[in-house]
Amino acid sequence: MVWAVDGKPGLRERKKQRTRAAISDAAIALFLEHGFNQVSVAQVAEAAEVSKRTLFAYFPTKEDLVVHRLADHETEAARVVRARTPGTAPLTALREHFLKGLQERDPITGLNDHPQVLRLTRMILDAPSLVARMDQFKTSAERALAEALRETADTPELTARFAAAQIVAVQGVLAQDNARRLAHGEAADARHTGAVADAELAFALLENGLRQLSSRH
Amino acid sequence: MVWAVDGKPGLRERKKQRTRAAISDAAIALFLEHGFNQVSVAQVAEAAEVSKRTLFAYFPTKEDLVVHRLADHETEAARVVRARTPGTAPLTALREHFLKGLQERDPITGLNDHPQVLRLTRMILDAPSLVARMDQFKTSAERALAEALRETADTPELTARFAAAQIVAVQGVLAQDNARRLAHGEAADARHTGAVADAELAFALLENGLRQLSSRH
DNA sequence: GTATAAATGTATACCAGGTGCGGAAATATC
DNA sequence: GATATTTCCGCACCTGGTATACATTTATAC
Repeated sequence: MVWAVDGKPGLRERKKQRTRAAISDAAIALFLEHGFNQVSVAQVAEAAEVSKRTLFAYFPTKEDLVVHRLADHETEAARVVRARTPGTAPLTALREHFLKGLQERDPITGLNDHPQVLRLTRMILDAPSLVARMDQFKTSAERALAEALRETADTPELTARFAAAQIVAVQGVLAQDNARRLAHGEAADARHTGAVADAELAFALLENGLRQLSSRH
Repeated sequence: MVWAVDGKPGLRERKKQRTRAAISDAAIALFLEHGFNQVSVAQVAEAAEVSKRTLFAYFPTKEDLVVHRLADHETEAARVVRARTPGTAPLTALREHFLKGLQERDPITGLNDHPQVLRLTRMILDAPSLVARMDQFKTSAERALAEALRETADTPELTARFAAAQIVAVQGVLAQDNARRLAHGEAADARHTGAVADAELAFALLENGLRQLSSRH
């Protein structure tokens, strides 16, 4: 919060950022190597050459050592909706954004098979408390998206929340399915076509509804 | 697991059930009075006249002391889909079931304003770890519902998961909104009409899709 | 009925995540 | 360079949860 007059962050601020990065890096490295539950925060603190008390000053919980890196994605859908070109439907913007994510192998789509990403995914899935945090993530994303829909597409409050809940839930399924397949050995490049088809199906269901379930049988 | 020949549970089994109930009752009572985080498991154990070790033999985590009572609802949607009368669409069965829940003031719909239920709701919402467990609940419900859809409506795997995710998410919004309104003082009877209208809207969105979001603007 | 095997319960000590506190060290400001 | 403010640390402490080793109760076989 304290900047020198020339606009550059002061020594204090720079040091804080370095300490923060050191803690986070040490944590991720240890977690990737030994697993989240197998490493204690005391070990992380020691590796980062920092006291346990200081560690908790930077990251309020052990889980935050991992999930703080994904914090940006919490509002990603909301930002996409807000930043869409006028005249574009929210769902269209979201679909195109997701497809672009697939093409760029954005880890959030589950379609990135770099060994580091795969290891990170596996590490998270192996730690129940981290999975729980990912669920909370979805809740936050839902709220942010609902607000974006209300404000930019003047959708009624409740409708916006229904839509946001559906969209976030479906995107979660898409990402999880891709990640699962890559974890089982499929290559991202080989999976890409299928992932696109699945995403198209998902967004088609969102747009057209589940009538298939209500009338076909 | 051990029954006497006459079919009645043996003394051992009865005693276990009584102990379990005693622990659970003591826990709920203390939690309702002082709040979840304000009561330690040691206090619960003492109130139930049981050792801490025994408490954890019956309930693997502190949160389970509360959520074990809601465990049935985890597979409720799936059961509704499986038990629907032949020829009925899954979504129709689910909508009717939810509307019946509203009419009967089933707490799961959020439309029960008995003081005890309100206090319990508030207590859960005030405890982050319990909210997290409720999220996990939704994940389980999702999986169960997806499987029910696959098996009884021969829906393709991924489609079933999309549908299940949407349905569970939307029902969650409905319940949460009702609960929020009752927590703010609305009476269940006064809220019922609005709750029905909202539910109809929600299921209409599920059936017909979010085209309103993709074409109107 | 009594001996015995199998559950079940207890006490104690322990580990890990997380917090409160008082003081030391570093940084910013004058 | 003196001083005020942050930041950091070491320590003790609390709580959820587990391991061990032992005592008690219940079921069952004789």
